[in-house]
Amino acid sequence: MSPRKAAALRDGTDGLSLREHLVATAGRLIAERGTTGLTVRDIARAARVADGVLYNHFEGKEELLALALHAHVRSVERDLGPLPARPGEGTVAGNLRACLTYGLALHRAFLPAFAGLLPQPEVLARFDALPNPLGEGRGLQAMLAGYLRAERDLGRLTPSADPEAAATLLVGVCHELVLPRLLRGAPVPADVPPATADALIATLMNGLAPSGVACTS
Amino acid sequence: MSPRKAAALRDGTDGLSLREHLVATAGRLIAERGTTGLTVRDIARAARVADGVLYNHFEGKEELLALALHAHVRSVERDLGPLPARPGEGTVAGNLRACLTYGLALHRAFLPAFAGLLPQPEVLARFDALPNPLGEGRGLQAMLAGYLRAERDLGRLTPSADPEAAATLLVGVCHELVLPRLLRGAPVPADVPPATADALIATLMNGLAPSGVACTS
DNA sequence: TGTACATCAGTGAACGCGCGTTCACTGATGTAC
DNA sequence: TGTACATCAGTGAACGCGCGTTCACTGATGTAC
Repeated sequence: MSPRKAAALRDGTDGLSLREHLVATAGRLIAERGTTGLTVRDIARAARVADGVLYNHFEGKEELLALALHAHVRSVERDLGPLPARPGEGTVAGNLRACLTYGLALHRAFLPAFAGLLPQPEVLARFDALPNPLGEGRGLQAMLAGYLRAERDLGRLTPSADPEAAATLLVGVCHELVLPRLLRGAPVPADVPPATADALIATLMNGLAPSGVACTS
Repeated sequence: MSPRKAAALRDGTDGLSLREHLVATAGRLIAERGTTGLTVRDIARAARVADGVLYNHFEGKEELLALALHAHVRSVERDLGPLPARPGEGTVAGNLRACLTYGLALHRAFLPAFAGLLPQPEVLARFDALPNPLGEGRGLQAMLAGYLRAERDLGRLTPSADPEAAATLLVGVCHELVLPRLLRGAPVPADVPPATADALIATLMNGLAPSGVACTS
């Protein structure tokens, strides 16, 4: 008893089940154009499959989107590779620059996907319930904090350095470089302009206080 | 020749024209619940006015929303007052803490309004075309940079301090404190936890580099 | 081996709903006589 | 002063569209005989 097969799966889409095929296609669409205005018909057409078949494999649009978002996040992570900073290697400033580029790429890919789902909190809740692939920002923050803590323990940062705070500042910059442009419909550059990156990292490394004057509170 | 008057304006709404009344009401709704899922019927009902009357005063929903967003931004600014930092007064660290609280309040009020409009870029474009009340972030960044530049010129910051970069870091933190919670449906706290604020400002003031080691690039 | 039938995932037209928008109608006000 | 009329902003039922979802039907495959 193996009944009718979807036209899309007859040719070439190797061993993927229709369910996997739909998640993969929806994930690709999210990567290409974000989630705003993404309809089930768009997904069905892109997957070359009938509109209704979705409901044989998912509770509805929200489950499919949550899974597709998950797939998108994992795919972006896979393409970018691990955080490009190894404690004790290179210079800390150089590593942080690489992290800035990395974080920008991450947010550039994630924000259009997540922001478009604000009107459907159900999708975001379902996404949160899935095994956390990186955690949308929080995960990056934790990774950065871990790296910075290791550098501090190696003595390459001042003993009073706060890895959590510094990581929050770095992740925040990534948001700030992406979100305003997204809201303005402006293109988001693929990387931070070198001069801007230099200034940000130098500020983070050297601080604002006049030399010799450490500030508390 | 002064024809029929809207029921809502007959009692008490002082001298407001219906146009102003609609903008004010829509602005209030945006403040109360953001822009996601905000319909023209919601606005008409809140303004105690017929659904269709909107089209006598505006090109359509998008013009009304752009003006309401503008009103919302101005209203938030009015309530918060000017940037709570005067060059040369108090301590720089204390002033920056106040700016952090200020920026968080700003983003807490703005992000739900702006993010919900991502599916309608036309509204955001119309908003951008209006006389800039603060500029959604960019404006705050410029204000902070101005303040920091003044402090540097007074000698209260190191001469090599980069006001633009530091301002970007501060604004970024505000994004980072608001956006992830918004995406998770979690409540956004009214202020930064004191310990977190201390750590962020200390990091910004003192930097991460081991004492005596200034970093470039 | 060949033929009739049962199964059930896939199909896509159709449904129902909510939205932005339209437009024939209402009725309070100013004007003419 | 009183009455009939013209004006036009306000009214809200109705329209049209796009969406998520449903469901009667299709047809390729496995099974029975």
